[in-house]
Amino acid sequence: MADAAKPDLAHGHHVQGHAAHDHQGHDHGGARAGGVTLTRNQSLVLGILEKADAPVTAYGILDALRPEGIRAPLQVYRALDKLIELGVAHRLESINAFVSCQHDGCHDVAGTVFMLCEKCGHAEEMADAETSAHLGALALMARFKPARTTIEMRGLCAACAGT
Amino acid sequence: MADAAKPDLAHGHHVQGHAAHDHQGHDHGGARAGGVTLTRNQSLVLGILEKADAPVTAYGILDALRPEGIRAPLQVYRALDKLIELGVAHRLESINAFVSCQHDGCHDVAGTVFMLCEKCGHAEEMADAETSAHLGALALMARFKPARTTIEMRGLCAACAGT
DNA sequence: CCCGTGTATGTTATGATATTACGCAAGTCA
DNA sequence: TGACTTGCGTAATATCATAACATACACGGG
Ligand SMILES: [Zn+2]
Ligand SMILES: [Zn+2]
Ligand SMILES: [Zn+2]
Ligand SMILES: [Zn+2]
Repeated sequence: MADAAKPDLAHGHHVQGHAAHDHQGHDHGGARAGGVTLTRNQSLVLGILEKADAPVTAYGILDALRPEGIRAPLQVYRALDKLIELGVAHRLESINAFVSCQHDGCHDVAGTVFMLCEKCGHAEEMADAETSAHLGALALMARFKPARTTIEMRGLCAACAGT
Repeated sequence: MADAAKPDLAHGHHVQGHAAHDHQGHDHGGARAGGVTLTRNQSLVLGILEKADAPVTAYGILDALRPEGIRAPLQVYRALDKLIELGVAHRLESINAFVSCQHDGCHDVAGTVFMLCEKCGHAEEMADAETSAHLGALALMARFKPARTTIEMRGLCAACAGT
């Protein structure tokens, strides 16, 4: 109880939802506005990612959300799966961590390039249509049908490289 | 004893070794020929990767090498680290697995693209200088100094897509 | 020859990341 | 109503990776 009117944390997240299946279970009263309204868990997880200034691991998210009642890894992983499917979060394969999308929701995920600083932990997300096109051509030549593409560069960011 | 002349397993792996530090500990009698001669563990691990037709996990390697006396994950991970450093093996970040290099040892690792079939498990390695150049330009614009670059596409290979 | 240094090894224990299996609750729709 | 879908909660387990410590061998200088 005390769920319909609880102004302290206001999980009012909603996204544009290119995968708009519409019905998505009980929504705990979030304000739906054209896009998909996130559930409480999804909104909590996205909130952590958005206010972090670096990628966060699933267990990092879990620890951050224990005060909110999140207790098991699965609750985090399930929310992450959904957020990634919606394009509002990304998984960084090379460091087993997650970030919120820095753009307006990545729908063409194939051209998303991440630059991960190994010193300060900063993750910069960029879209590069040309790289995307080249990889697409490469796949076409190999008759490969790509579903998900990961491009991650690890090194030093501008600040840490001192340039 | 019986170390200098032991023809039964003949771990005669040797690579071109762009990181030629020369002296690299006791080599169990491998035939060094200009490049770096691998140690027994390194040679065993590389052997598993080379004869596999798909990426292998570290624990898969471990299981495969138990008959040869390998017992602990660390023995495998250490060998893998060295093989990757030498450019004769690669780590596939998105599936936590390893493959032997399909080229003649990747020295410019930045342009290596992997196409991973999610149905049959096949991993195809390609070098794409153009993609590499684009990513390099992108990094330059962002003043980012890349150390390692991962490019992995997951989807369906030509055979599995039925094209 | 002895010894310091670098590299590889072997073993145990632990940490970090991710999934399976089960049951339940709530909304949608015929 | 009843089948179906989606999400939630919990416990247990699976999978992936590293820390810490001790030992062994090659090399080269003193
Ligand atoms: Zn994005
Ligand atoms: Zn940095
Ligand atoms: Zn290669
Ligand atoms: Zn296939």
